[in-house]
Amino acid sequence: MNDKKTASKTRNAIIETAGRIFAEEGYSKATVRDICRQAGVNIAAINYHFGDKKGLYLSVLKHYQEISLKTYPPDLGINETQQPEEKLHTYIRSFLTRIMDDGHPAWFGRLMAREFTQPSWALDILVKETIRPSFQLLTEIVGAILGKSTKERVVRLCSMSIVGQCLYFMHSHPVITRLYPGESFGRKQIDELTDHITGFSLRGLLEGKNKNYSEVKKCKKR
Amino acid sequence: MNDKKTASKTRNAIIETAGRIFAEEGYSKATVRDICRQAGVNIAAINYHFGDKKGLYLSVLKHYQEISLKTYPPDLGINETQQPEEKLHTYIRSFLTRIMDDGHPAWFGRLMAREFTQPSWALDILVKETIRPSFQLLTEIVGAILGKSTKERVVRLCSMSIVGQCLYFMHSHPVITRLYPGESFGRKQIDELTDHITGFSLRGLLEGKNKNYSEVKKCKKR
Amino acid sequence: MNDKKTASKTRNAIIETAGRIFAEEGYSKATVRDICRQAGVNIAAINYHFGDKKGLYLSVLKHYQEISLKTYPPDLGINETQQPEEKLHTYIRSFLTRIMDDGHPAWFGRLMAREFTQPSWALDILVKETIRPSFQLLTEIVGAILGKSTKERVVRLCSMSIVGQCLYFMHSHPVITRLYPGESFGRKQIDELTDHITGFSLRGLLEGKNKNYSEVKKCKKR
Amino acid sequence: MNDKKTASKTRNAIIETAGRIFAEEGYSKATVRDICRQAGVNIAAINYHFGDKKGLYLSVLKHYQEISLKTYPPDLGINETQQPEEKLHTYIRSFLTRIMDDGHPAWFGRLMAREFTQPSWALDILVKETIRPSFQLLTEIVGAILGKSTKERVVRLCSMSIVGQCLYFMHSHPVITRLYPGESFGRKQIDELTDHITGFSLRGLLEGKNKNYSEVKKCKKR
DNA sequence: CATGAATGAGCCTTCATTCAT
DNA sequence: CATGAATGAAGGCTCATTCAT
Repeated sequence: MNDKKTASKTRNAIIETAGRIFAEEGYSKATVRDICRQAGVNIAAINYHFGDKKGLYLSVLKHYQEISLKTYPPDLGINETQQPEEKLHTYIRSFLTRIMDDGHPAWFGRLMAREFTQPSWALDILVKETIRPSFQLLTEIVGAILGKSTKERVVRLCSMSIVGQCLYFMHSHPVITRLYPGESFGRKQIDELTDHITGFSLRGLLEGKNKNYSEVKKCKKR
Repeated sequence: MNDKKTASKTRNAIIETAGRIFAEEGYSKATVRDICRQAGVNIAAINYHFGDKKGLYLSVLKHYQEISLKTYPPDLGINETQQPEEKLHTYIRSFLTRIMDDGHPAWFGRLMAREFTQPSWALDILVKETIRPSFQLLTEIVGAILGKSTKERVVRLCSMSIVGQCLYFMHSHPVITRLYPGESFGRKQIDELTDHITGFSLRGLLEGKNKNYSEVKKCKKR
Repeated sequence: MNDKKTASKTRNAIIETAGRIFAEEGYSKATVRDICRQAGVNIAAINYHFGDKKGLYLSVLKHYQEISLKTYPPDLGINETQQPEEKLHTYIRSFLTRIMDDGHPAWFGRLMAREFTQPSWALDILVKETIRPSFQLLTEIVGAILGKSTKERVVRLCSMSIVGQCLYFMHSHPVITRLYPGESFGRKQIDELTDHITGFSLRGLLEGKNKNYSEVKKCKKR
Repeated sequence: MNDKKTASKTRNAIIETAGRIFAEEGYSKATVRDICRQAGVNIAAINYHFGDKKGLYLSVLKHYQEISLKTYPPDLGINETQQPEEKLHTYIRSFLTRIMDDGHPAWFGRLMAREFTQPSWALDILVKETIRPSFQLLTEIVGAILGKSTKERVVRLCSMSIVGQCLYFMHSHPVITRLYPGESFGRKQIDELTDHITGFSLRGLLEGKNKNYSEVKKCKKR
């Protein structure tokens, strides 16, 4: 495996094309032949630059992970002077943008989505370098909103509830377009979603805090 | 394509094994050779019973869809005497159980998860016969909770927020086990999750109702 | 191999259908599954009635050979009172009709055409039971026209010239329709061809008789 | 489909072997596995060089067509100073040689024979590039012999009579060797056949010209 | 560095055939 | 006699990979 980040023209062309095709077709359906043909390079170049198909996939993943982290760091726009609620709003916007924006980050989102349902060795890297730091930041924000006395488990579950809402639009995109054919996800919809998820989640977090449904139920029965 | 539901031993063995392997490997990585070997039948049996690999996949999907719908109908345990909030609680429990319970329904969940990120012609069938009816029921419950005057779009977004939370545990299962190695999803955890998601969502729904974040923000700033 | 000529309904249906399909598709491209499906019988019937595909093919060939010989015997319409020239005319008409007429004999002609270019063990039977007697009759007619003193080899070559003309329309049918798209071979064209071939051949036979081209050439040069 | 005429060793070996096997077995019975084994190359080479079996067949056909046309052009040895009768003699010799000579042209003849009875898309190419030009030349010669006032249809039928005689030895080769086991077709026999067919045909053409059999019959009856 | 050519493994599919009822 | 189910062999094709230049 060649880890040199040399700005080789061939190497770049392959990475670029492979990113698109892996995102479109998935790892196993994508063929190195197709990638090379579309990239306009010889088929043996993959072996030379990346060792094999797996090596290419790894390189592509790391490349877009890097770009994604640079373009949309988890703490994008967040600063310490903000209220936790504002931080959450910023976090969600950043999260959604990273997932759904056009261009490379969107490819990266697609690649990640595939890794979720078809985890490979690559998922370990993604979890370590991208997912865990991001989730860590979220739990801190949620923790701050819920208050220090909140149990870690509650923080975790609430964080998952927030992430789940965001990811829904990444994972279930094909379903959503089938359920609601007119639906699309441009800049405007991202804004709308950001506001909706933030609002929904803040209410979910703020009121009752560590009351779960069982307790709510009891209250209601009264 | 042989649509007969004949209880052929060979046919059943194939469906059984194929379901597991498709769920484990995905459609393109799964090989009919492997399926047949593990099912202990001759490879030509697939052609005889299902026409081809696609036909087998379709049959597997329909088979488990049927079982899943029979075992966990969307309206499982819901009756008209319940309050909407109770209905939601029941709905979420049923949803989570269907997704995460051990055995066949779990395979079906895995198969669906794959269809989400790698939609094929099969997704159209799933949306029509399984997903849309289920989502329709949820929007009705959410609509009842939010009140009749609520805009359709708000109902839709809130429903998605709820579904998103539930699906997170289906889609992101490999991630969760990597983030929190000890985590598991047995009966007990499903109960916990059901209560959490219901509580979180009811608060998200009840308070402020059609107020979105922008308005919340303004309120806060005051 | 079951040689019983029992008028089994199943057996007849298979023979009938197989004849058409073998003629249309050729032996190797024709499949027993297709034959059985179109004949409306179970696939195992072929094994039962004919042993295997080869046995079926042989039975079909013999069946149509029999019909063909009964419908158009080589000496059809020829009687001893006719002049040899008239006999030739009758022979050619019979030959062309057998080859190009619609219905079963035409299928048989197609099957024979295939055997010519893709000879199998079946060709030996055809040569023995159908082709040789027919060719024998022709050589007798040609011999009578050429005179008793003609060398056997000359008779043979002339007979081949006549047969060659007739077969051309069997073998080269696909080519003729491509060269002359309007061309068709109905009853009327068979009459025309019969007259043409007979005239052409009689002139070829009668004049100069055993003079071959080399001698003609010498004559011409004088 | 790779149309490059690169003199690749592998590519040549495949063409060579495939020509023989296609001629021997026919398109559908010939297997790419067998061709590759006999050619001593890997099976994937066919995909690389010719795309698929169809592409290989086309390439084989075009290759031998090219060789055949180069070695035995339709107008081989014909020059404008010749009398039409001499042209016909030359044409027939060339035709027979092309069909029956040992080596590649003979394979090509066998391949063409198969296309005649089992026409595929390849026949269209053969008709366009090989058959039609050749037939066109023959009709011109025949037309010159018959005279300008002769109807086009008579010219056509007479040309077919000549072609039919020549092709007989291509198509019916397996039959001839069964009828007359001693028969062979070497250089000497080709000479003999050329003289016979030319003489037979010239007589068929010259005498009576546009008289058909019906008229001949009437004459005779007088 | 880059290339066209070649490889071997493996995939899906189809076939004629046979088994058990 | 007849059937649906099952079998094993083989076919065409595609893939990632490597070789020799």
